[in-house]
Amino acid sequence: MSRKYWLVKCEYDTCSFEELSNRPNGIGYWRGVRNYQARNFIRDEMEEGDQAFFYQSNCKEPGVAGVVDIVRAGYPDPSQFDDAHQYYDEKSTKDDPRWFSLDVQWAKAFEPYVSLQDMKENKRLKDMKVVQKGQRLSIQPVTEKEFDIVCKMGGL
DNA sequence: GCCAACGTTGGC
DNA sequence: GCCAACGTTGGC
Repeated sequence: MSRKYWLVKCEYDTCSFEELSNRPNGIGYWRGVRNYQARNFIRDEMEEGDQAFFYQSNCKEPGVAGVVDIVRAGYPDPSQFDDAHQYYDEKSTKDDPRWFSLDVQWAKAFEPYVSLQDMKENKRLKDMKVVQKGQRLSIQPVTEKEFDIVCKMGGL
């Protein structure tokens, strides 16, 4: 079992990388992923010990701010059972949960920040999912090679 | 704020 | 099971 690599997206306004670093132990919880492809990655493939890029979307300069460790993955997303929650799913049951969550821990910040534009301009990253047009998936697998390249761009 | 790309829903 | 309509994502 070798370590896997991911890219996890978050809207900048909801959870910036800086905000994550200020939390107790730098731990953040992913809730509300309601896409089946992303769900399958979280439930079936993501494991404790994997690493991920923390990608910020919906902001002036979208891109990767740094690296997080996956500290827990593939457990049922609590928000689906809470009928007061915006992510409540009435069709999901505790015996057969439909949606899953992951927890991440702040690991290392990039310096410099690696913007989407930077990644698009790097020919060696042309097959990376996040640079493809129309790619909206919030949880994406990243190859080891892509992980190394982007880490170098981010000064690690 | 616009709009292209994509996923989901639901009628048939 | 097709596909049009609709909703959402997310870069620009």
